[in-house]
Amino acid sequence: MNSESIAYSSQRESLGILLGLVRAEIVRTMEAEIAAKGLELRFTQFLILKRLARQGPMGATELARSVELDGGAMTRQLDQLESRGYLRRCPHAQDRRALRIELTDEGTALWRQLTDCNDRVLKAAQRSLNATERKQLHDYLERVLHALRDKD
Amino acid sequence: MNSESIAYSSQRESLGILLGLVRAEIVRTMEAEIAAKGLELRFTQFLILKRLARQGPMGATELARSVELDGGAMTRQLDQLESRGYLRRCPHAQDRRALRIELTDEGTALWRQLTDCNDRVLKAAQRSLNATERKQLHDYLERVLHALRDKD
DNA sequence: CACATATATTTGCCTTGACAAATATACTTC
DNA sequence: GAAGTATATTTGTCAAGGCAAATATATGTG
Repeated sequence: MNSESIAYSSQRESLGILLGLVRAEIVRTMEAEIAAKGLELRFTQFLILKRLARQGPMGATELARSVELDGGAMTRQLDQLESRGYLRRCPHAQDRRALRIELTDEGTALWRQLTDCNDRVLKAAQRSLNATERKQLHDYLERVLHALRDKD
Repeated sequence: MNSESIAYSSQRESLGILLGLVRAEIVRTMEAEIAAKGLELRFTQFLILKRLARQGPMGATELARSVELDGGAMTRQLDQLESRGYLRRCPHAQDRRALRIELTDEGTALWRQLTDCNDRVLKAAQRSLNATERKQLHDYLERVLHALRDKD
């Protein structure tokens, strides 16, 4: 193997792949943390609860978009989480098409347990980055996101 | 809404969500670019071809791990890509369990078309980052990946 | 107001991928 | 080299998610 092909094969992962790898690892780690607490929740459900806990009640579509989930898939996740008693579908005051999805007390209590998993995973993930680097990583990712979304 | 709750609700996306959003956007953009060329390929298949084109022939398991795909799912993707003539399953010289998966000429030709998509999407994604920032983003992501994989 | 268009949610259908079991082969140890 | 263990690939099964159609309601226009 000559130096050129060495350089070639050791080429860095492109952004697309790398993001996928990191995300998959975060999902795995988070689900392991959750399971270790004896809780039965997939990452998607974790995200839904997190979003509701942090942002408060909102509609299904907004919720779906915020966790990058299809509307149909969201309906089914809500079915599950509602049947387990973690959230409620309330009618929206102004818009009779829409829902106002809110955590129940049980859901809020569950989130309190999950906070712990959340913190541990984020801490583990970022442990090799200092405060400045964490900010930068965040900032860069948001800039990439906007660059792709606003394709002028 | 008081100032505290404002600060709370404008809290930054956590890494898990943000990575998912960015990745989803990259997948969408790439698939749109591919479709715009009249090609029929999902992002996963794109990744498989890319990996083979860049790293050369390799086994199915290694390929699967490199694109973060389950082994079973890989078998089916290989079925498809092989039936469409883009790659070949050759027997591995030393290990009779394993495969040596390699691109056909047609596969290589296809990749030449895809390079274009690849470049355009990466360029678009990173357009608001300068050279240093791109390197940092890459570096940070790899550090996060390793931090999660080698849990001390 | 009537009509056309847009949005929120649900449901059906289908594809993709995860997980586990089966099979074949390699490696390790006694 | 026989037995046990580990790895590569394939296949079956199932759940999750994407897409499109259906329904209900909202909004904008003449």
